[in-house]
Amino acid sequence: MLLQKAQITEQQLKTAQVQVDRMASSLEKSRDLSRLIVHVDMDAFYAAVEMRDCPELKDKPMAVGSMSMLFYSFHIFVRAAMPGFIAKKLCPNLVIVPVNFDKYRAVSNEIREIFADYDPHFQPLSLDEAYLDFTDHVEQRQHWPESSRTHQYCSGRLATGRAPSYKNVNELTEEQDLSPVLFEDSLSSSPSLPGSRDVCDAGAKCEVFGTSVEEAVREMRFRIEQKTMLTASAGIAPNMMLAKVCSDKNKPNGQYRLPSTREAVTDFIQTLPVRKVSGIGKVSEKMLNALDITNCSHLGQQMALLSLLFSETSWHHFMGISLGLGSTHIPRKKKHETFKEMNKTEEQMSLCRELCEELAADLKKEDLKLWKYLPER
DNA sequence: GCGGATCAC
DNA sequence: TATGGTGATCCGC
Repeated sequence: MLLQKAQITEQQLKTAQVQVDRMASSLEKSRDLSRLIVHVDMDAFYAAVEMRDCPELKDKPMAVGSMSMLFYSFHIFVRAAMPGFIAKKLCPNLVIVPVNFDKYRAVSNEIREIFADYDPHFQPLSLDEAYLDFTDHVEQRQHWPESSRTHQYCSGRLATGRAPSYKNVNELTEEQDLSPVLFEDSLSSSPSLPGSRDVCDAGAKCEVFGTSVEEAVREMRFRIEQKTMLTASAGIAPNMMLAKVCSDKNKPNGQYRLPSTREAVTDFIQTLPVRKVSGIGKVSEKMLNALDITNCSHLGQQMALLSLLFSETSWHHFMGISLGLGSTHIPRKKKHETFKEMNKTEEQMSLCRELCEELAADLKKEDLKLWKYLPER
């Protein structure tokens, strides 16, 4: 690529620059700042779940995974995607907790129920993160009475139940009795806001949330923490690309809002390292670094060059990033995904498929794959 | 259309 | 002892 670069003439660069500028201004016209996109991400999900269910782990260096592969770790020398046996050499005291996907899935279903209250069409990316469109919720929320924005501290959880032991962590429905203070400021996010009340509903402690997006997102994170005893971080921005970057900004247990103005977006992009953008991985980063591009302002400055060196889809992608553009509407879930979220088991789903295939055969329309549409019927 | 590379979790 | 499993997209052939 550097050889190719050396052969590019001034003239080529100039004509490329004209094309790039024309494209940039046409993209600029299509910029949509009207949406409120939120990216939510649970903090160190697997490790946090295991620590919640086994508080003795809290004081020990721990990781989740196996001797072959670690998924999450809090340890300073030990990182996710590191083989466990190497981690053990670096940190002999490391406790490696085996993964328990069924449990993470169960917790995931709990948080998704909350997501659905803010955006029924939210898009899960994995068990612990999702994109939500808060635009409609925030608009409706303006007319909501305070009572609809009031949520209780789930103190009952702390008072009842018995101490979990390491052996019963598989019993998902069991009440836990220990508070999971995984992060210093975990439970002190906002003890008494102006207007918040100490009591409601038979003396239970409550918190009242405002009508802004920030307050709505804070409320959602509060509800997640009360329901699961786990914390989440969130990013609020006018599109998905930016929201994802923002959710990382105040992690753990925090949120960051990028205001919906062109100026705020372009300022934000200037100092953003290219590697932070979803879709730019190890290899792309290296290639860009070789062209002296490390952050997104360089990306914009070198766009003419990039348009000559990379494929069309690649440099169009870079172009979008350098202007702070991204998807402003979250793709609707496919019908069969909605069905899965209704907690249907695989057996139930395959039974439905069979039934549909029979039906389709009857109709002589086998190729329609009707099972996809079954949830509605 | 398919396999390899890249990327994400 | 030992370095994952899966799905998506893009690209070149």
